[in-house]
Amino acid sequence: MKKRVSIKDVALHVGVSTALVSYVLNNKKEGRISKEAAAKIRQAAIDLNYVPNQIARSLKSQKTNTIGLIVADIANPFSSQIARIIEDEAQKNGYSVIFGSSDESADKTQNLIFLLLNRQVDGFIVALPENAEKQLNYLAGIDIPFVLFDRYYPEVETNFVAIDNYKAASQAVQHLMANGRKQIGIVTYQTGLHHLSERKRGATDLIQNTSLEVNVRIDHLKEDVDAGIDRLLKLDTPVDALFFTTNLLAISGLKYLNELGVKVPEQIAVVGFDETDAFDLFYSPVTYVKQPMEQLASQSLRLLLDAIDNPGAKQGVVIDTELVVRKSSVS
Amino acid sequence: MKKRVSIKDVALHVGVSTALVSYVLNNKKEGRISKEAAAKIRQAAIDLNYVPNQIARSLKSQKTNTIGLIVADIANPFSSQIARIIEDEAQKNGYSVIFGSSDESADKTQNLIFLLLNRQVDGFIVALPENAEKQLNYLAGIDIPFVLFDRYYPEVETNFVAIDNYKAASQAVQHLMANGRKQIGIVTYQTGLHHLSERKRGATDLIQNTSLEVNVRIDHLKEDVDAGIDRLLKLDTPVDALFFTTNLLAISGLKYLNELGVKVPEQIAVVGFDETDAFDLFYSPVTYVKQPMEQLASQSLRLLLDAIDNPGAKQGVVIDTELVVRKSSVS
DNA sequence: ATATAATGATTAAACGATTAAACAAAAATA
DNA sequence: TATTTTTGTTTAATCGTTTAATCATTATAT
Repeated sequence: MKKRVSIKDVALHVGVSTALVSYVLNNKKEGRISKEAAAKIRQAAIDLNYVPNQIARSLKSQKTNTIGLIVADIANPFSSQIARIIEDEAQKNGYSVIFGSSDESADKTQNLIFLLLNRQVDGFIVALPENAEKQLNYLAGIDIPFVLFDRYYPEVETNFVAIDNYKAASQAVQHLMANGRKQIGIVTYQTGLHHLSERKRGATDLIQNTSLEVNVRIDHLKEDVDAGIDRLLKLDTPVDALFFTTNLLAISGLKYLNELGVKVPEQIAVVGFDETDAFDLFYSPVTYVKQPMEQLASQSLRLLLDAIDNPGAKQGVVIDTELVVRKSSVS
Repeated sequence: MKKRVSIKDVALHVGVSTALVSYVLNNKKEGRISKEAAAKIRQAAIDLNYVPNQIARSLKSQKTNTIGLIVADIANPFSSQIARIIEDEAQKNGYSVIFGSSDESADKTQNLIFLLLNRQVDGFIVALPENAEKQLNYLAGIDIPFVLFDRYYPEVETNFVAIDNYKAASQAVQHLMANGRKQIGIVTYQTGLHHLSERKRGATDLIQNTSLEVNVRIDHLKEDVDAGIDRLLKLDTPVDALFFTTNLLAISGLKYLNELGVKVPEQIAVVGFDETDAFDLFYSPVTYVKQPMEQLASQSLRLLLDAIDNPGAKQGVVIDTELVVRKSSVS
């Protein structure tokens, strides 16, 4: 690879000091630089194909204009949609994004934090996995700006952006009840993650019957969903509705209902969480809780940029969701 | 934010030179450093919470251990799945990934190239949009390692990784023919993108009837798909099968077939491209061309790392796809 | 006892940019 | 004309690391 062109090469080419080149290319010292010199320097920069070295600039300025984004899995549409919006917003503000997937593991999260730290990111947007209090404390301890995204720890004072999971689940169940469903099953993950606990609580506070809960182990997704649905269908009074607290659970559950030949919504009404093409293609388009992705992502970035400029104050944002009602839940 | 701890702080704390600290922490000069000094330095690094500054290191070493990934849209599952695999492989090799979405625009691609270049990435993996010859030449001209991914320009000698699009489409159509379909419609984008042209060519070489083609404008997706399907259904001999050359086209098309109440596969057999949950949830699980994501991504990274180590040689890799046959195409 | 080798550490330059401070030359003011 | 101001530019330090070159010591060989 050819040696990259530095400010020194430009200076040498024109016959001036590197300082002058820097001043010109950064439009500093306006009016104190001769038009001829400025013109020659700009031309030389173009001719030589000069590209400023952000690395050197960062070293000097102690700012990389880079943010670290830690999501559960960038391959998951929820994460990647968020990533896309953050990318755009970041770019508008002169920032780049380095991302990492934690796979819901606290250890991987810690590794990513180290990795991003030694790349000197100016701040983090993090969706923390379960049992990551240590990582949270670490971040808080080194006093670097960060925003908790999607999941947060209400007992710790941090910047965070999240939806009102309790309300979202509550609305979903109320909707099912309003449509005459009496036995509403809830399919969720067996996890201590705050956001999922809230979804569960939002639903069960209305249902008050623990035998209608299915708690799926994350590493036995299909198995536990199928078994759970089997159980709910064989109750003395079988369920007439299912509320799935995540995307993946809903898709897995709907596949199984298809296999069983259960009719939606005639036999079972269904409400899912998050938007996905799959919900549209189902023969009864699926009612779902819609998260305001734009807001979630852009608010996260805004809070982070605020925190970078002003490390003191902590802000929390809770955003409402929308229940998109379609055929799968009304009969 | 607290000042970050540098090697200098560690040196000062122990009472040695920064050089010695560097040697110890990098395990250089093995055996030529006293055990006591080494131990004290390592301890101090831990006590002070020292994190090496990759920016400074990069400046010195002229290597950032960062690669730039330019995809069409990170929010698109194809891109994000690829990104995830590249992320993992990159991390194993000590690299980080900075990504950008081009939105199929050559200008945005150029901007991303500049942005990533001044962040001094060691190389690029790029899915080029249409009419991006200029960007391709630019990359080749500045002599930076890069790998074209998914789309490539056969007339230019570069590193590339792609699937055999012609063969993939050909297999899909042959499969439909083998199942007795006589009038096979093909729904594709109106574009000069090489990979899509190849898919189209693979299909039309077997079909030989231009009235069975639907060329959708990318910015009028739903509109053109719907109109195209309408037309194909009203032909004197209406189509009895549809081959969609992309994921989004297939999903849009299937939604419309649902609206029309057209039965799949009884009336129309369907083959799609790429894997998606939506295909599973359709009442007749959809037959599709499966791209080997793992291979695509990891080969791209391998080629790039090869190119970084050895900028001379150019490699091209073409990978075969697999047709996953399900209910939507067999009657 | 002296020259040589091995050990353990330091010095200083470099990477590419920024920027306060210094400087020379020209222009304005006294 | 002498002095001050303004203008245009350069000098040099700095950011945090790496690393070749160098320098003391101490150990070993002659």
